[in-house]
Amino acid sequence: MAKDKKVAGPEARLPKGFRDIRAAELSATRAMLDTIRRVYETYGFEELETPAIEYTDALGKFLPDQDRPNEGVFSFTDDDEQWLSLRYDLTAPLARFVAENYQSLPKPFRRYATGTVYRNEKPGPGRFRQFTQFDADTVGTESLAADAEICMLAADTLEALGIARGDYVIKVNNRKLLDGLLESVGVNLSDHVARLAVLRSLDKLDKFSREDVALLLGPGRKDESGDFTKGAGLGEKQIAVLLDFVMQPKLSRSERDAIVRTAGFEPVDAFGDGLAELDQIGELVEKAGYGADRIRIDFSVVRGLEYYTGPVFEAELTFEVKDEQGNKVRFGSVGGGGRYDGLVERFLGQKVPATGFSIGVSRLQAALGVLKGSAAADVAPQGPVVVLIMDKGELPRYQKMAQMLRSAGIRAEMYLGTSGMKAQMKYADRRGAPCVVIQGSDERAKGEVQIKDLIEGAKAAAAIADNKEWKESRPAQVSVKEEDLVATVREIIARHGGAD
RNA sequence: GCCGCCUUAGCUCAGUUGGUUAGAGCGCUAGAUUGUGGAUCUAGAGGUCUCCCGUUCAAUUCGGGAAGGCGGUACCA
Repeated sequence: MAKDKKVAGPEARLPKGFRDIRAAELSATRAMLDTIRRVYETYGFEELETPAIEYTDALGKFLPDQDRPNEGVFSFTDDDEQWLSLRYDLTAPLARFVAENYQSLPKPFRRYATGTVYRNEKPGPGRFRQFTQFDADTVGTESLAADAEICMLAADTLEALGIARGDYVIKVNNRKLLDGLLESVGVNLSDHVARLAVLRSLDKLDKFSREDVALLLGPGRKDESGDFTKGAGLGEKQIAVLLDFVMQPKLSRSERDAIVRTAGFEPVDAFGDGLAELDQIGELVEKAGYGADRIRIDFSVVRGLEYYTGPVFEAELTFEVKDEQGNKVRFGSVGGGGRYDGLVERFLGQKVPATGFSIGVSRLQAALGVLKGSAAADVAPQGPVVVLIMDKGELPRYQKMAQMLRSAGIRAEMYLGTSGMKAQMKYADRRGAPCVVIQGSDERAKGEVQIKDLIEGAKAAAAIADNKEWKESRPAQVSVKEEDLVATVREIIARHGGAD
């Protein structure tokens, strides 16, 4: 039998890294999106929707020196043999939109957008190949006030989602500063490979110890499976300065310079510029009332490597939770962003500075689920009232009852299967129905209906062990006149707080 | 991509030092109860023991390879 099934057709299976999402989780997601939207709108951002597919060159993701798109993006060709790709974030499409509509947009242009994005990468726990982001961006100003505001928006949003102050932090750094620091200690910035190797190593400070990161910056490191990661090849003195600097964000301005100088290096201009920008953002948010418990300078934040040009932000959850096995789970980054002054310029040829922030909704939702206890996070929504079929010859009557309930704004359905009453009760139970409507020939003759409160019934049942008694007592079941059907059902739903 | 571990029922897992009919719990279906979801009891369905190749009289068990999963690491625009 099973054999026949197998050869009869394709195997029903979900592509790796993708998920089916059911009603309970979807309603939690929708609530989150509504909350985020509300916060973004109070900041004055306007909504924009762009398609899930863009021309690959608009995303800027062709492999260098090949006419094939970057691995990592899902791509295909259309009938005209043009490369198309699924968007991998919401920022590149925004840049395309702004460039295409530049004349008609108010500047600065401030928009928010939400949608699913796609990445053709190895999935991991909490990491999928399709996930939802929620972005806000300000395009067309180089004012650092825009960056400061983005950080405040991020903090406000996380708190609106129920994350307590202290359970998260918005970390801020500056790419100019990092590049300036590297240049100051003698890293050749035009050597792209070397620069990325160093930045990536520094980015791992939240994951690895100082010693391990030092190995990555220097000769390389062996991971616990025995695999070897090639290092950036820096000298001990360079490594010491980088780590000393990056790991101590609270230093004063002169102390910062001193770390670089005492090792015999001369700070370059970009280093000072980056520091000045950071200080300015720090002052802006602080004067707006956002202290270091919410927004904090952290020199180890690197973020994505391709297009950021100035300040970068990262939203991190700081609480620790244990999973079922008792292992510590850290959620880390649930959002990030930064300034990308070159993205629109790619299309327009003129400089259009921009800054923005993106929340990883799917990841944040997973984290919130653990924070609040998964039971509370995914509450199954209440199902519809189910009208049972006691007499197949009376379908129109039952359909009419369902219709009356619907007209009164109550979600209701007539049982559409063909099984007996027991199976129908089971069905109603599984759907999460608050109550069922029963009318057999006896009730019909009297112009009545039986209404059984399933939620109350389940409670009553707990006290009754004997099946016969349970059946005969018919807990939480009332008989009412047909014309009182709607009122009685409404009362039951209201009692269970399901009047939404 | 690289490294390590894993794969037996829908789920969680026993088990077979290579030998007739491979088990449990949970779940599912049905009956006890011809009009009542729970609980209890009874019965039933459900497995090419992931796949392919090899060793062997004999492989779910041993060897090799593949696929899938988990974890680490790399990448993550």
